[in-house]
Amino acid sequence: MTTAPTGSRARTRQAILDAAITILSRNPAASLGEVAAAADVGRTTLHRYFPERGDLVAAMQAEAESRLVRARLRARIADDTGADAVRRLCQEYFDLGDVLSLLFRDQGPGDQGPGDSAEPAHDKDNKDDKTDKHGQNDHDDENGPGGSCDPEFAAMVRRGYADGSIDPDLPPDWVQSLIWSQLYAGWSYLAEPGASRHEVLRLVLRSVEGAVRPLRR
Amino acid sequence: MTTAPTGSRARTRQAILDAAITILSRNPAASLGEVAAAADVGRTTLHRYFPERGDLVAAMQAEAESRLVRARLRARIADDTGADAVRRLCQEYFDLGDVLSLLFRDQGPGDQGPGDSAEPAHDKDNKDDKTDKHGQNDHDDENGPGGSCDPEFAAMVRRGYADGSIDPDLPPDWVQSLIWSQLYAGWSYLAEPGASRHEVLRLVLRSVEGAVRPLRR
DNA sequence: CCAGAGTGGAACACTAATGTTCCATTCTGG
DNA sequence: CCAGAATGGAACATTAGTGTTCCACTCTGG
Repeated sequence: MTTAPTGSRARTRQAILDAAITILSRNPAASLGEVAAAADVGRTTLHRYFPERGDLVAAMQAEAESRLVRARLRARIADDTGADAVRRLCQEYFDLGDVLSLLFRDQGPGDQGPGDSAEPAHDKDNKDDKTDKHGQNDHDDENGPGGSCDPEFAAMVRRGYADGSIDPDLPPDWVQSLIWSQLYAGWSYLAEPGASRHEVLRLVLRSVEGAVRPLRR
Repeated sequence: MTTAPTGSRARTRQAILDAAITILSRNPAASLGEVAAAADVGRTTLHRYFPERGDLVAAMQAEAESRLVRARLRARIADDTGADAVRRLCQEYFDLGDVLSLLFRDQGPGDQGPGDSAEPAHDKDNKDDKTDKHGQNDHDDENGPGGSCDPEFAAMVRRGYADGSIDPDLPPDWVQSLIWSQLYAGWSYLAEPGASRHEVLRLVLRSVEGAVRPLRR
């Protein structure tokens, strides 16, 4: 099996995944036809790689998670002062682009309804099923915006408490919420005026730094 | 016309609107049946007040806009130092609750697709219509998270520049983005851990204040 | 060249939501 | 009490998206 143009499959799959991130992060309810069009493949081909919409969404989240983890590794959050590490983390996360809003949406304040996020959701059986919450939030270690943050992140923040670069009044998971919301703000700010990517990044870093450091130094 | 239980209509309408804000702010793709159920009215009745989904959405946004404006008036953003005014504004906005995420979603970074936001959108005519943008962004003065902010808000920020309570490096519309994203973060933070409403508000105010004030005072 | 993987288009049945109509019931003011 | 407003339920046609099947076409490696 897969004896011939074997690299082609991976390439097509990736193209679909990239398109899905671009399209579905902006509008989670977009049709598969739109995604296929954006990926420049036929809808048939999309279904060949991801039989159901849920498969595509799952693969997308896995991809996002993967990029997120890589970005975090690049940020070396175990080095330097807490605030320095936070700064590097923001820089790396900022470059995630669409993945940002994708992860951001995946757990807003809402219950997101019975479906899994905001899709038309032809789900077939979880309709009157009062016992939903079918483990939709059983991530492994939680790097995303919501939920409680993971140990390494918390360690970074506590390091900041100790070295005086982060206000001890701010709990680690609040710092995490804060970072994500600032990034999201930056990303959305980027869309409107003529602000350059660099300028916006500067504003984000500036604001996060200010929000996080102790009030009177 | 409307000679009899005339106040009843307004009450029902408001109940539907409130339910719509609660439901659709958490999940913009929720069905009208869910909204009707939440409002404790029949779907028929809902359609009687808002013939098409778009009518409901429009009315919802108008209601949100109205609450937003009232909150802003209560904040008296023309008084005291810039930072004080910002603080009051955040407090008032924080109490908007679901309206917050509603307004927040209404203009994320995305193009939101051809439909108007994230609904299944049985729209019937704006499909291949390249000349859409049927004035969906022709708000009057822009108080919401996106876009450029209005004069009064800008004046408040500039007052902050002058009195030294706001960093002149931060443009007014960035300050606005910042406020909104912090509020959103707070609201979503509220959903997860056992944090109390008051505690979260304190964190939000603390973070906004820190993010906005000049780096070294 | 040529077998087979990979693809795209068309057609199909199916589902869920929407929007509409009709009618029976309940509430309310005079 | 009673006329009319207001409502809710049921049934209906319509629409958009989904998932599937089938077939013709195009590459590519051996």
